[in-house]
Amino acid sequence: MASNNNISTDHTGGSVQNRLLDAAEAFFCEKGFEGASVRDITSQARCNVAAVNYHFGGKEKLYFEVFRRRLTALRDTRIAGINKVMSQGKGEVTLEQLLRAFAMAFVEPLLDESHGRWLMKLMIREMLDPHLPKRMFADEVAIPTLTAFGEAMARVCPGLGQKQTVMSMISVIGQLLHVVHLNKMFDTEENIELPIPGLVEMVDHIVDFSAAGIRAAVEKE
Amino acid sequence: MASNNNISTDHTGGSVQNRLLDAAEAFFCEKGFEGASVRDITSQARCNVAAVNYHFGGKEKLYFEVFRRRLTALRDTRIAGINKVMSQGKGEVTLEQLLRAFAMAFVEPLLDESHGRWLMKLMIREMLDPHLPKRMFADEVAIPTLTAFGEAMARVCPGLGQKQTVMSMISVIGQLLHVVHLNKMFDTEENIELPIPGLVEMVDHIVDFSAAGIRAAVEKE
DNA sequence: TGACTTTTCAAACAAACGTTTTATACTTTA
DNA sequence: TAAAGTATAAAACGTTTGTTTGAAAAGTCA
Repeated sequence: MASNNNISTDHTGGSVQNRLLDAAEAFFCEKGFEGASVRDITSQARCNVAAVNYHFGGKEKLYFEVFRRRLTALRDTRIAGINKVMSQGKGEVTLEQLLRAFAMAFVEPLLDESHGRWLMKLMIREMLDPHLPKRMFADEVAIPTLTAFGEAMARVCPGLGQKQTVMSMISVIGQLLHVVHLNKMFDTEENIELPIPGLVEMVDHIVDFSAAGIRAAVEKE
Repeated sequence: MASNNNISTDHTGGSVQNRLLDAAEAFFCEKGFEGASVRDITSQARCNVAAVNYHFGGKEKLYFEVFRRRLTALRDTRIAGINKVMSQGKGEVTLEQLLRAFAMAFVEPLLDESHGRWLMKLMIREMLDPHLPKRMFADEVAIPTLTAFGEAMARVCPGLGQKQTVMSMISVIGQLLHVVHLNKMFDTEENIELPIPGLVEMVDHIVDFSAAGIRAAVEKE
């Protein structure tokens, strides 16, 4: 069995466990859980096929560990981004400032060149073919992030009802997710008839677009 | 080889070709292209394993035919929805009317109980693991739909620049896609802390939210 | 050094995959 | 009715899959 000694032999790229986690992340992202073969993963990690079962107890537990590494980091980055803008000055935060801060905190971890670009694909695949405990994503990421964003919205937009707040958050997140998808889709690909705007341009647009939408919702109540 | 005689023997569910297409659509949706086995598909279609190769020339060509059946219908439904609202009365169409018509035309084919609920999953899977000719989705669906929507927007919102039009369409579609996802996600699933609004409620919100956002963009120019 | 544990590896396992082959029924045409 | 053409089916082919096995290598500590 594998011991709890994680210092172990550092041979080009960390321990075998870490090499396996990195290789698994890449292959799970590229091919999905069933599509990524243990032989591909162990080959890229430069170790034997049996290493997955020896160190993690199977393909599925390796998959779980790949996600556990990333999801908490994703949540912390986003909440920190919200808290930062909300604790600046003396609480005089405009709606646009909050929206911009949230947009950046939401989008940036998904576009991070090192691993973030994989995270989005990984999460979409997991939602299509679930292999993790239900509610892991909701409990670890979605609910904490939405709670922090919702509380900030309530402070910045007094007079906006709870239902309107939830729906506005859904609108903002929907726009941001779609922009991330478009950004990935037309990354290296050929240009389309409709010229797709750049990401920063779109974030600017979403901030103004949503601020107007939210203020209209405030006035309606 | 397979003939072009499609009348053939109707034994519980149409010809073998149609039974194969239906079964393939279900399995490709549920498990993806690689995950759906030819044996599963032919078993559900109540025919032999070799039928896929005999009638379609392989698994990949069967996959292509499954999509060809649906994508043109999707495009036609959406464009018809836009044209219908734009040709009513004497061109006096409000922004809210156009947005609501587009929202319904966009969302409804994806929520259709018979096959539409599969279509969304199928398209997401295809984008993750492409097996169709590049640009098939863009040429057959996205560009025609966006063109019709863009022209309608230009008529309803004079003074909105082309770039602002494109960005606003992206905002609207992003919101709609996200709402469809949420609707599918919390379909039969247990409730979450944050109460998710219903779909019609969200469409109402998106119409008002986006109308305000678009009007703000008009005034800025 | 020598006993002991931890790690690595090649080989083999049974199962599932897409496809091909070969043979048998059915339908149409002459 | 005989021949030709089309459709279905069972069996087998060659790969690839995740996992297990048993032995060799590396590391640890007396």
